[in-house]
Amino acid sequence: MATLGDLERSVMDLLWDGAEAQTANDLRDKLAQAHGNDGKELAVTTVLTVLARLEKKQLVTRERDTRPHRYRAVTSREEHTVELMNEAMGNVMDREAVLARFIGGISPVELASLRRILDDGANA
Amino acid sequence: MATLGDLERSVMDLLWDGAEAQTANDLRDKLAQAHGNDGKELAVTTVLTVLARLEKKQLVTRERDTRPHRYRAVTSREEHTVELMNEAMGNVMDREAVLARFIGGISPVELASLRRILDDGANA
DNA sequence: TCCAGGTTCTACATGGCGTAGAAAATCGGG
DNA sequence: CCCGATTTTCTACGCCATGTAGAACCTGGA
Repeated sequence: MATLGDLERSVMDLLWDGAEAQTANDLRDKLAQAHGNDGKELAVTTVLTVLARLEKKQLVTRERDTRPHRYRAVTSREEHTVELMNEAMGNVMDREAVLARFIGGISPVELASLRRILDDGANA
Repeated sequence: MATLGDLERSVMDLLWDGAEAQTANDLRDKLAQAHGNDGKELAVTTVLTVLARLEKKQLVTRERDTRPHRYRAVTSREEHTVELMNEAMGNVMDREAVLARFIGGISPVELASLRRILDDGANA
């Protein structure tokens, strides 16, 4: 459902990493300074368009009462990631097999985390 | 990297569920019969185009020496799913938090599987 | 040699995304 | 209350992925 383009992704990253609620101008400035962009400024309308689209995708909300509208991500980056993962698993019959392979591919450190999480869940 | 359209997805499903290697005609027939399609036949060239695109995406290979080329999926559906999941996790800092949430969302049955898988790994 | 089936080429419509100007709405100061 | 400045909305265009398929090309057998 939620496939993000490059710019959309960048905006989401800023919303996830930055302050709780940010204006389009804030975001435009940060986009200009961000990594590969060598300071190229986008038009504010561009950012606003992207934000509108993200809102339509229900990834972003805005406060409409304050004058420069303030935008924020609806879910955390982690939550969103989990949604993507579940979406990926969606139409698979053998979920167990997927889990097995998935686990087989993660690092020992994460494996340890996983065990801990599972154990905590058992005790709770 | 690998976003699939509806038809591409359907073709992959047939390759994953059906015989090891299938021809474009096989696939066209099966697509016609599949679920919602109410028997609407696609042109074979359509299927061939899709297969060519899937090949370019390295999701499909074909035997070029046999006359009706025979197509097959490069990876299993499970493997592909895992790749998608890892791709989703890719740019996340706090992978552990993602894992925690992910686990929090799966069914008790799958949780049990997960424990078993982890334990087996420990013993191996 | 010629055909039928198979493959490749080329093409077009649709829709998402990056991008932004033009126009409309609104806010703060005079 | 009016105006310029700021902000938001509308509209638009180019590009690329995808669904769709005809036209042209190729090849083995009759």
